[in-house]
Amino acid sequence: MMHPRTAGDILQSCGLFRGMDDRQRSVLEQLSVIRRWKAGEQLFAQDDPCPGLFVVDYGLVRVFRLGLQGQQHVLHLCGPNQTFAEVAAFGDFPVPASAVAVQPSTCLLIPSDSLQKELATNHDLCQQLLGGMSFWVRHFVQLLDDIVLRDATSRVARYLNDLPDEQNGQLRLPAPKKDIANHLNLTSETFSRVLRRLSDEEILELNANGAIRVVRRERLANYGL
Amino acid sequence: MMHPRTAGDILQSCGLFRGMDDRQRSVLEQLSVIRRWKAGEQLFAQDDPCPGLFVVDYGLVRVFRLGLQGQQHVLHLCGPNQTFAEVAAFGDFPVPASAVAVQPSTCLLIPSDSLQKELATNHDLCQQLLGGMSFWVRHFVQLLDDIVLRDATSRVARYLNDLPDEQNGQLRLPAPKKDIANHLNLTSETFSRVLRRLSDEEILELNANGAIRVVRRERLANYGL
DNA sequence: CCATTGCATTGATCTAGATCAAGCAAGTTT
DNA sequence: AAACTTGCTTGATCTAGATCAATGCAATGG
Repeated sequence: MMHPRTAGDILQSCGLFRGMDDRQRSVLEQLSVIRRWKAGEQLFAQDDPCPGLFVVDYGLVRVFRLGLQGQQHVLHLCGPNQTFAEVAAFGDFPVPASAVAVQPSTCLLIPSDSLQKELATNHDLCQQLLGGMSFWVRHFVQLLDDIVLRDATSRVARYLNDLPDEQNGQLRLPAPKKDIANHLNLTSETFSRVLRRLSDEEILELNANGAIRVVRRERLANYGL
Repeated sequence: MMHPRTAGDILQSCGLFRGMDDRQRSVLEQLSVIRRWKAGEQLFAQDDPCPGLFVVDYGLVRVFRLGLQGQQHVLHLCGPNQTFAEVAAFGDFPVPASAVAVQPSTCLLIPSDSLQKELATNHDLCQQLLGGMSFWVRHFVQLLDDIVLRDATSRVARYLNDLPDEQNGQLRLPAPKKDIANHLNLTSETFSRVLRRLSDEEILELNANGAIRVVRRERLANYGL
């Protein structure tokens, strides 16, 4: 797996920094470093001081909370061009979650102190990050009421429906099923059964190798109302 | 109920604006208006354009999401000096929740457009709001893993433990039990039973008129580990 | 190459908490 | 004051989804 992208490329393709002009971005580029992790490696642990703002170049990172008896809850599965840990990075408090690479991954990292120093004077950056924050608030409100107000099937239906489809309804799950299940607050057993049910109802088609095709998009969309 | 507080007083006692200097605050003061609602009145409905940033002067506001079949989930119960709707206000998108006054309430309101205009040039304000955002992200992460990783009793224990006590363990629930129960994703029946159980275990004392006293603070704290 | 380890599927059972159903105590309305 | 309403409690029952258990199937590695 090559890494054809420069720090500038990565920043540009990331929603959080898209709006900034080239000069602004090059400032951030100076501050940033590229880092790599093997599958299973930990990027940081819950309550660590925050290393900085991460942008995924390629790979997949699982961000999760630890419960009282060591259970996990996956807050977010971060793929290419997504950011995480920005809240703790500029707020200068410990990261509220742990992060582990699910696949071999490369991230661009803007260290907390650099970011904060820049933030103190850079109004544009400040406004950009404000937008980034609002994304996370919305993400969590969404996740929260998915879990609180919907049943298992409807949650899965919504999740699948929001997934970008490759071509004529072909879906690629961005992460192992167990992680997706956990993200939706389901066991992998229940997730499996729900997929099966949706397949029985001929809304999905479960193919070999685990590929999924959406056969009846509108019924899927209605399930998630 | 008199209203002895000026807009300036309200802003000053609100965590979100505490850090600003007087001159900064007076700018916001100019932009703001005071509004009143009777018990049961609606401040705004989910998906309305956002009226602005609200700061509660006195009273209590229930902020909630509506589910598919009309169920509600209480995202937040806002008492004096708390803010809400700021995310949508500066981001200029529809409010993601509804708000209804539980008690007769007064709020200071900074209209969305004024706030945005100010935000475009006012770096201090921008940084303050960034901090405010991070509060909400943390609030929801907290709420989320309470609901996902803890059982009913542990959730209630934590909630009670985080409540400020008036004197020697005397607690005042800030809202009707049914609303608190719903906030914690419980039915009021279950909430009632949990309180009863904590009382049987002599961690709490349930007195007449619904007053609660914490008898064994450390056991309560441990319940929420 | 076979052993190991982790993911996924399916079935059988269990349980926390929801739902359904009464009853009670304040308040409000008439 | 009688008739309603609304909140809270308590008991009896039900159920969605968890847990436990068995099996198959890759992928990894010595």
